[in-house]
Amino acid sequence: MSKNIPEKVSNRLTLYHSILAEYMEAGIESISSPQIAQRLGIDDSQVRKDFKLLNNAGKCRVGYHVKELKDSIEKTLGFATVKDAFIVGAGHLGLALAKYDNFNSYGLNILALFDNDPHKIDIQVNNKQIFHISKLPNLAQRLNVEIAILTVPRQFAQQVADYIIQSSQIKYIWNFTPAVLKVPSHIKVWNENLIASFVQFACKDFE
Amino acid sequence: MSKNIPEKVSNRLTLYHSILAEYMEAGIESISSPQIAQRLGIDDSQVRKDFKLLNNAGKCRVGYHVKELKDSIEKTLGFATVKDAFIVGAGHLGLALAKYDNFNSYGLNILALFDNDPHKIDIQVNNKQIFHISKLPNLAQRLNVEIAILTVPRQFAQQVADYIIQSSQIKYIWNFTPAVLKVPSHIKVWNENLIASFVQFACKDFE
DNA sequence: TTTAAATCGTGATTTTTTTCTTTATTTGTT
DNA sequence: AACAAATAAAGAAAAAAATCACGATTTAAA
Repeated sequence: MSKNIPEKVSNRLTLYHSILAEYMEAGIESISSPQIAQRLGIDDSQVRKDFKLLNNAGKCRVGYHVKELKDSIEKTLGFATVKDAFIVGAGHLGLALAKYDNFNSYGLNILALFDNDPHKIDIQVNNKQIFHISKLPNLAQRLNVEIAILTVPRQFAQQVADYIIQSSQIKYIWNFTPAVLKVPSHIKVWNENLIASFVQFACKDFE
Repeated sequence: MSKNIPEKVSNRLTLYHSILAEYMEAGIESISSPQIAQRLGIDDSQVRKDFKLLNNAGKCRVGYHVKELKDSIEKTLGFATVKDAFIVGAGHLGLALAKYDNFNSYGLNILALFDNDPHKIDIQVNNKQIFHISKLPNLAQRLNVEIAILTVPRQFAQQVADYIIQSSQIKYIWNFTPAVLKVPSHIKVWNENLIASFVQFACKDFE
């Protein structure tokens, strides 16, 4: 399963995965830890330690087998387990995510979008329909969806979160709004904090 | 300055900041470390340690002064220092970011967008104009812009990065594409890896 | 005034993460 | 066949981060 992988490691694993996908496309069969390390600006023993977590052995003087490693990462991170989700908020960000086909290859399957703007209802985005938010509880139940991706404007974030929590079986909220949501303890929230991200970027690299 | 703040700490600081902004709006003047800790599901001594880094003293039995703390975080994270940026790629994600007014209060000022689609040229988004990508080098120089926010489709990411690096003075790339960019060492890249983020969410909380 | 509860501050401890060092293996070259 | 170079593996050491624990302080209530 995908347990016991620390956050930092899984973050690096996705970066390795991206590089491996590139090597695959280029038809290269082996890759060494220093190659990867250099590309990401990290220590090569770090890379090997991470691979060891995957129980993936390399070969001295040659490196690791690209395809094996890639498969191994996909298995460890659970890319094969499909998780269905709804996007709540069909603004630009919601639409961008709905069109982001990559999600599918990583196990995230977006089924539909929700909004309260009557003009947006029934529009199709990348084969996914936009419904009125009031349809969410029913649809979540019928389709057994537990993940909501919240992309509404900040000022409505708490209110919408409250609504979907109390009226449906949503258990996981991937929060793209800058609001820090107040939720009961059985609801898991993951904050995709773009501000935090930028600040880290800024703090880390500017002087 | 914003130096010496570890990534994890600055990430938490932005979350504290969000909560503090909420308290300010509600007219509440004090906040305690257990209150914040509970909201974020972390340890309260962690919160106090972070505040100590800001040289911000609290008061026993009362807590911290909301406004002071908020100002202190803003100062530490450099929200007052305006950093100009261009968005490269005027798709949904680029437009979403262009409309994300919050950036401004955190010191990120988006001046314009760039794309190669003739249909998009000269459109105004949130008072920012979309230019043809070929105009970027000249404008970057004239406006002294060093940050590019890359929101083009994955397959063009490297090519566009190469172009802006060799033809302009862009030094920092905030990379929203899933590609791991190959760049010279004087260019700093920050990967906003939504896949990684989702995987962390998924690994952390599902079982 | 005393007591109890809440909270800060901080040093100690533990855990986690990263880096360093050494050894062993493989491959290509002389 | 011997040697050199590249690389993995694994343990040791160091650094960083999180948690624990407890004394000190403040406030409110008894």
